[in-house]
Amino acid sequence: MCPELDKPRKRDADATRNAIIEAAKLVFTDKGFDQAGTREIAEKAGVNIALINRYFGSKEGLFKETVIPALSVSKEQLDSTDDLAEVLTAMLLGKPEEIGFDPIIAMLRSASSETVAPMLQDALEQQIIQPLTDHLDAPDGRERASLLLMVFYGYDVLVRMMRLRSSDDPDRLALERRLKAVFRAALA
Amino acid sequence: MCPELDKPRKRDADATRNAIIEAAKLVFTDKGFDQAGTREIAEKAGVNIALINRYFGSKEGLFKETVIPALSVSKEQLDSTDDLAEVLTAMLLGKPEEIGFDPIIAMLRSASSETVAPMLQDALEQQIIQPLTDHLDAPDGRERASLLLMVFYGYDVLVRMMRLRSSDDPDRLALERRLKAVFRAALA
DNA sequence: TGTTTTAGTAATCGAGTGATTACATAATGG
DNA sequence: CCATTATGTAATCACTCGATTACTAAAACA
Repeated sequence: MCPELDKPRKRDADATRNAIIEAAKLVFTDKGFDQAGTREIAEKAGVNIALINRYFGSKEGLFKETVIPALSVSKEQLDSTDDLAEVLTAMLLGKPEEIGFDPIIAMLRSASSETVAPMLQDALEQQIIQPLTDHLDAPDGRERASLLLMVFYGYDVLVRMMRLRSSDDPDRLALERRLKAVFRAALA
Repeated sequence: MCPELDKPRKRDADATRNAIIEAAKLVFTDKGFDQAGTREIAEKAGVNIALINRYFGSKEGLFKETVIPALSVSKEQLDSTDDLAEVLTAMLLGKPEEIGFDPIIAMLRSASSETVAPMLQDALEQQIIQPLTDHLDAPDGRERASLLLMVFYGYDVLVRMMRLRSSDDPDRLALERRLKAVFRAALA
């Protein structure tokens, strides 16, 4: 009855901006900055491509308004966990195939991009490493924090390269046990 | 006296092929498959771009002839090391700013490329994980091997994101000590 | 020497990217 | 109700990428 005719988009600047932001979060998380295309983001948002540049200036600007501000390890989060290794392991192994918005994954998958690398360096240092270091409150705190992130990232990439993902994998338990031990070694 | 006039390249198919291969190894190691440009490889090899496709069919073919065959962890290498954690730590921390050809780094930095990901999966499994697993010869051998690679990769990326590189860094020793502990935890 | 084959070059193609333009029209305010 | 502004659209620009083409000329061979 109601054929899908190209009705022009309802005119609502705020809604449009938001639609773009939500779509961008997903695509940046899934593919990282370089591999994320503005056309894909626009399509997923149901929006004309030109609007990305109208509202955010550039793809880089969009990244800066979506991923960067969301990058954080809050003091409250940290203080409420008694066993950091346990939490980190659960975070990694609990991730479903299709992640929603995960700023840390988005950061790591965008790390190799020359365009956003500088801003990511700063954000990583100030919004992640520093809070983690403070929380650990130990000698070599910075090194411990760094190692946690290394394992985190390595897991993300390796899991995507290997079959390792299936949740019915019988080796899953073994991996979980070992992963926890590795995190503990980075922390202890 | 001898102005750099565009003398046509000496006609030597083998030498040309080799020049391309050597240049490709360096560029693939430095940037990974996606970020490596054929024009850059050709220029570094001192060769016309068309020759890459003449001799290797495609950029993908070039990758398959340079990086893939070099991916290996030989049984001899493994058997001659008594402390694997020590060796791995030295490998990571010993890398200079500018690496020559390092097939494992090239693999990891190319892992996110859709084009070469399938062949990298196979090579990783058969030429790296499997030998490592065999060598470890322990329960959960595969998981241990995987974790080693995770730390390896995480280090590569994080070091590039953070300032961590300078060899006169006083925190270097702390990192070395901890990194070794992490490897041990993955192995033990 | 003359012919065929091989190696190398210059120019360009076609597809993809982010970004910009000129324009259409809905919403707003007098 | 009309003029102005804000919002959305279609077309296209400028650039980069890997790849291909048509051509030149050196080398190999008869």
